[in-house]
Amino acid sequence: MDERKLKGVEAVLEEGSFSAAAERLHCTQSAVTQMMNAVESELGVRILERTHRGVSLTREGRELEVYMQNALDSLVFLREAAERIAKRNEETIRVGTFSSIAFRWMPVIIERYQEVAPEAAFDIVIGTTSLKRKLELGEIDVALGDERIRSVRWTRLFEDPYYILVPEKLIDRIGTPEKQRMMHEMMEQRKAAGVWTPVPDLFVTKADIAEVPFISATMDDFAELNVRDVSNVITIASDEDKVLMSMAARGLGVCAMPEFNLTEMPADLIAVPYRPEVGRVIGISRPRKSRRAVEQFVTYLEKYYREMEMRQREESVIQEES
Amino acid sequence: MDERKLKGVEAVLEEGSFSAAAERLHCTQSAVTQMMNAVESELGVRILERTHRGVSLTREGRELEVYMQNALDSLVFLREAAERIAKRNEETIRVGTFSSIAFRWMPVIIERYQEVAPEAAFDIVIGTTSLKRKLELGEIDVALGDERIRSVRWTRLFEDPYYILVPEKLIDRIGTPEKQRMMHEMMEQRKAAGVWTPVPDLFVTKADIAEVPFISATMDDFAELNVRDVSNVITIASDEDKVLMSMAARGLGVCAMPEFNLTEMPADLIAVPYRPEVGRVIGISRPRKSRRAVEQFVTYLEKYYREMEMRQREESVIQEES
DNA sequence: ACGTTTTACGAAACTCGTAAAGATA
DNA sequence: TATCTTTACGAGTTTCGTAAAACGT
Repeated sequence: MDERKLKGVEAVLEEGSFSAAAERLHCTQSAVTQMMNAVESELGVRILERTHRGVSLTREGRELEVYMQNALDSLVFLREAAERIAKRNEETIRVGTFSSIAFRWMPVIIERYQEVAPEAAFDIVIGTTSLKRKLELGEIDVALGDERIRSVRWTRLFEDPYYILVPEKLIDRIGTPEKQRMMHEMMEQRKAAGVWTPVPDLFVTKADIAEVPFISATMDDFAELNVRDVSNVITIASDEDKVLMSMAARGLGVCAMPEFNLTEMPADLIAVPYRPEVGRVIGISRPRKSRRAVEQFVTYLEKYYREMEMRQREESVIQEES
Repeated sequence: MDERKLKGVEAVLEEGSFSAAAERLHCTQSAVTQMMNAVESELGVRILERTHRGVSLTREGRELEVYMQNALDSLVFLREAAERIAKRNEETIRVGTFSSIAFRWMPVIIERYQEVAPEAAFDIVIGTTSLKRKLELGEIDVALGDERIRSVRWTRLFEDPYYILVPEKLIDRIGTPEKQRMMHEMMEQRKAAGVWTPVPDLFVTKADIAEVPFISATMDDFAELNVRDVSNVITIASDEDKVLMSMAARGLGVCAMPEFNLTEMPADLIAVPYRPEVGRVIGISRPRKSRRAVEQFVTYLEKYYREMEMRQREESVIQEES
């Protein structure tokens, strides 16, 4: 006995005839006859009294009516609950990303995206190198991070330039006296205003920081590519950049950090751009084929960052002109 | 979603594996796999987490578990209720019979039969000539009455001899003075003792009652066959023999009544055997094929009345010998 | 290698539409 | 006759068993 048959009985009783029920059920009247015969055969009881002027319940049918109604209701409840869950799953985007992105970026992204797609829900999975495998196993819908997690389909979002984080104690051991002056000035400003404003023409190079210890996290691709040959490297077994920052703030050394991660930089550190400019590329990896909700989310992010980059370019043009 | 599938899910969860569930469900493990796939496909949600060491519910499965349990329960309730009703119907014997038999005989029969088959239930349908049609339409299982309702299969039970019911007022206009004396004597006894005991050698013939009015019901086969040519017939449009008896008791005439119907005869009437002996044959009509319960009932009645007739025959032999 | 699940495939059963037949006012 | 239900039949679908393959320890 399934929902279809019970709905059939319900339709027959409410319409009062097989032909009217057939119309309601969008099938032939013959199918209704056969369905009702099947129901009675399955129950082993004749429940319908067929007359020329309509169909009514037999005594046995009346006795079973409440049981049939209950069964129909519970089957509908089950189906509707499953539909809700399926819809929810359909609209839940499982995002795999680094912990820093998860904490600093995802809340903003989700808040913004809710305005566009209010029904969207997110599952955030934290990971580093495991994300690529999870993506391929279908455990997450998209991976959000740098090129290390690049997989089948890659959508570039923006480039995140690296900065060197310098504690006050080490300023005088970095770069030229002119640079040291500008860094001290920047540090004064930071301590006074709490904010951190970039200074034009201030940057550091590999040579500038060669004399101070470099604090590097394991799996840090900036260190891999840019300072692997410096002598004085302190390697910290942590992916958590706050750990690196507090190490640097204590004056143990300098560290590199993408601009993106600077929002919670301690007040006793300044961030100086690194030259030649190098940045990690932030983008989205996803399988060749994704659900509608996932595609929509990726498209939104792509558009959002394209527009942001254009705004920044316009601003820099204006700055250069002034 | 039907009971089979929900039972399958239940078995899988309780056994913790597809193969163990297959064993419990008496089917192949392949069938279980396919059934579970069908369930998940129908729900649109993956509810089972299959691992090498067993099967468990996914988060979605846990959310749906209570709905599935409810649906399964309500389907089981429906099926069991239907089974109870089917069994009850299977053991309900629909007996069609005359009102007099229904009131006088059926209660005794049912009471006796319950001792043999306690599960037996009866539906009594009152009718006269309509019983034959009802039997042929399957509305009743057996018809119990005289030969007028004889149909496909007829089982004779016993012969019910006719008596002539005589009120005190008319005794002196019936038969010979000797018979009149015996009738007066019988009437005294009846008035005194309340009971009515037969008197040997007392009977009446057609000629004996020719001088008094004969009260006949419509459809009365005794009247049809035996006194249709007497001049003074009062026809009463009633099948209810109590009506006839009270008419006779008031002295309007005599009437004929099968012995079987005499149990509630008014105290101011006596019943005198009619000669030549004539009686209606009481038996059972039923279709060529009946349910087990019906056959059992008919067999019981047949046996019961065969034994009763044998007892009566033995008694009459003893009486003759004494 | 072993135990478990999945897949391919074919036979049997089920479902339903078409069309004809039955039944009833 | 007109309307409603039942029945016969055939095409499409579902179900399930056999057997082989895939998968994880």
